[in-house]
Amino acid sequence: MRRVIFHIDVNSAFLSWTAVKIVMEGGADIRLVPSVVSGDPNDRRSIIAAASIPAKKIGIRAAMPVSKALRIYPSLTIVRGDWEWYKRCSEGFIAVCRSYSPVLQQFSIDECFIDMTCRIGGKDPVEVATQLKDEIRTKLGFTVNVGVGSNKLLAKMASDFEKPDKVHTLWESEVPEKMWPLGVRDLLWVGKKTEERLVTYGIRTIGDIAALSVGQLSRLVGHKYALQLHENANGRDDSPVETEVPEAKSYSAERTFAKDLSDPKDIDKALFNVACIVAHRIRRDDFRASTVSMFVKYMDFSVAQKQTSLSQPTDVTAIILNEARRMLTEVWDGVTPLRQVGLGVSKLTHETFEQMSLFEDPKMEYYREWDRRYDADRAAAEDARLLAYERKTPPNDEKNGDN
DNA sequence: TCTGGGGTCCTAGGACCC
DNA sequence: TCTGGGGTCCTAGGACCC
Repeated sequence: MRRVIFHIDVNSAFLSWTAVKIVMEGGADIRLVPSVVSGDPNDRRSIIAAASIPAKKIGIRAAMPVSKALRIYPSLTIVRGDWEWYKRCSEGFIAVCRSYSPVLQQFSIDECFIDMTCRIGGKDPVEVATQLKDEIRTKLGFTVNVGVGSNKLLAKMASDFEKPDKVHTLWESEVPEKMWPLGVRDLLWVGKKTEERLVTYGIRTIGDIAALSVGQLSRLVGHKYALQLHENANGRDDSPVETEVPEAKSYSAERTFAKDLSDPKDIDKALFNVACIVAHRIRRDDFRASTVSMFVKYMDFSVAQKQTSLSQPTDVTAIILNEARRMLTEVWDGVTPLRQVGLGVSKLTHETFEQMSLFEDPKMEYYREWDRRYDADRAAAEDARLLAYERKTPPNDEKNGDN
């Protein structure tokens, strides 16, 4: 049986979802004017998370600094993102997709794959995909692209064709015609660096990659990566639609300063903040971490990082923070201005077994109590925020549909 | 008035063990 | 005296994704 995979991708997700909210509240539709969603619009270090189609037409792109976009178009509409709202929109989106097939893999907040192989019957996949796309638009108020193909790679590539509100197919038989003429950068997993490398050797299109042998490709990129690129450029991908949500392998948090900072007190404050956030997350998810890493980013964007293994896994903020502080002194001279500081944990386990130590820090009980209070405060703040949202009409409320 | 934040995976070299 | 080779773990760094 021919596999039939859909990839569903919300068009300019954060922008569309923000527009739905504003329209619901009686405001103008920001999708119709040059507009962007960003972090704090007053922070010049903010970058654009999503841009409307009119904004894209005048050269404004996601990941562009807000300040640069304002130079292109000074009367740009800038809206601050609302993560809680996006999560709700995402849930509505996933629910509709899941009603078409339970074999669903959420790829990000605004993208998913569904395996339609056993659902399509004698129907035309394009008709079914169109129905799904239209149902989302009618019920939820935003548009999606649906890519239809015989594997995940092809479905994802297809959903990236012309936007918005479109269905495209990319069957294996269509690969030479629809995929090979595209630039190498359009192939999934080919980023800026690989593009530069490939172009240096005259490899410009996906078809050029497909024509190379794995051996030739291996001389340009790493071996595993060469295998992957070779398969993908030929339209092959046998990875299944994974319905299990994988467990987290690492957690991290970072802070970029409004101005580059060199006062150790300021740096330590930021380190303290990110340590609290990361440690809270691992406790929330019932993890302990054996590796702590930290990094600093300088004004020129170069990064210095350190990581260290703990003698036993921990979820105690103070232990994580102390390791990070120690590494900071190894990695930073205490003088050079820093742009960003970050902290991460990895080598996670759910194991709660604790080795008895004769040298256990006598302050440990105090540390744990501090963490318990911190967690309780965060939980209370979270509840308050969610409560505020209960009063808002969710986008998938029936009374918003069919109009 | 340039460039956020949160992830995953891979590679390479050194330490250490058998 | 000479000096192989496999395996694993660790750290650093870099690529990619949204």
